[in-house]
Amino acid sequence: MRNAEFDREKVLRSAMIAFMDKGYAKTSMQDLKAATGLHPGSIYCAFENKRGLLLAALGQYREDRAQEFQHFFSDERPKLVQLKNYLEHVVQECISCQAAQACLLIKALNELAEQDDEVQAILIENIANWQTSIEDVFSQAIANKELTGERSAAQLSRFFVMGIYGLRTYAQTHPQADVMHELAEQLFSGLCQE
Amino acid sequence: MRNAEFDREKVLRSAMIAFMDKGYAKTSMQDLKAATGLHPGSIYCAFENKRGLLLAALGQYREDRAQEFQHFFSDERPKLVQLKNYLEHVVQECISCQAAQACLLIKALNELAEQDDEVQAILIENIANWQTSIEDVFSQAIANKELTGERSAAQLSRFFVMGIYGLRTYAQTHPQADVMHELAEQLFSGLCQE
DNA sequence: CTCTATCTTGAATGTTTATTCAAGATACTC
DNA sequence: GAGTATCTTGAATAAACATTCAAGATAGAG
Repeated sequence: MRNAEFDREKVLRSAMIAFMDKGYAKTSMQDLKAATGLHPGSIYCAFENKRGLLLAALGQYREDRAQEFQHFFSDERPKLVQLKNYLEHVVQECISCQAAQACLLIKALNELAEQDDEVQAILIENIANWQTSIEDVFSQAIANKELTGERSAAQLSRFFVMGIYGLRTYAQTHPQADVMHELAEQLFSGLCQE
Repeated sequence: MRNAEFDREKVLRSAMIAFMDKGYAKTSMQDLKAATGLHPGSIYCAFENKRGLLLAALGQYREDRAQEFQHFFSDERPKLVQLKNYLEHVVQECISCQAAQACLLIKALNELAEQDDEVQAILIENIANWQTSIEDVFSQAIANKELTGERSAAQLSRFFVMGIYGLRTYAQTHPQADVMHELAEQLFSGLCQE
């Protein structure tokens, strides 16, 4: 007979940012209270516990990223152009190190792998889905003759994903715009020109 | 009138592994006691506190890695061969996911950046030194005409380092030997053939 | 062999943390 | 407008944690 007052999406996005900022372990319930505006009791009522909040935040992250992906690959431009723009977008995200310069999936995987099998499985599945989406784009690029098909879509997508991991980590040590753009171009030309 | 009983290097290597396994925050003093064989009091006496133990372990890590680097680049073979072997070595390390499949520097950077400026500065300096060492190797490769010099040694080393970051992270999601080797080759050919 | 400086031990300490819960507040129903 | 089901609040709880310290152990000096 009474509805919850908080906006679930906003809460989850705040939690996401908090977790990306400090990592899971170091983000205390006080931090989460400050970030989300929810008191401990509400968090436990809505998400069971801290781990549940992480899981819910991961779900929101997945949705947000899926929507972002759609935005980059739903128009009619050549697939290689879309991929290049997508890579540029990742670089931009890395450079503008506003809070979450890292990908929550990778950050969480780094921290929680070997500690929480269920979370790890979810993370790996999310990442695998992402890679499959990219593989689909490469398949279309090959079908459109934008690429020779000498390398399979699966191969190309693996390399692309690996490159993004590399870029993201590199940005943590040298977040210089020119260097990052150069690396992204080098990476992209490695996909096309051979 | 009495010498310490423990072997400092062994203790630091055990601590390294413990920190790589669980991360800094989640590695409790109990874990460190179990890993190093040292009782809390001894740890505090020798290293001041948990953070001091991390710093000491980072120092040991730096030395160990420097020695490893020397091992790969001190013979008389072509520099490109040495680089390729070095990359292969990284891949092997990733595949045999014995405890420390990650680089302590990157793992710590991921966890502690924005939380401990001093540790972050040390990590970034260590990483920068490593990259400079690789840049030197590329400089020699160019001097030896093994590479065209179309791309500068600095550029090449940045790309190489980024690639290693990418490989390491990729291994956390798909630690399959064939995929990893393929990625490493793709990466290496991107350095030479253009 | 004795003495003493130093190291080792692990239980005690105080802090931080996730979690709980009972009291209070609020919106919907009849 | 009264009643009630649900949500919110934040102080209380209990566990986990880093850190301390006094007592015990040990090796070298004399």
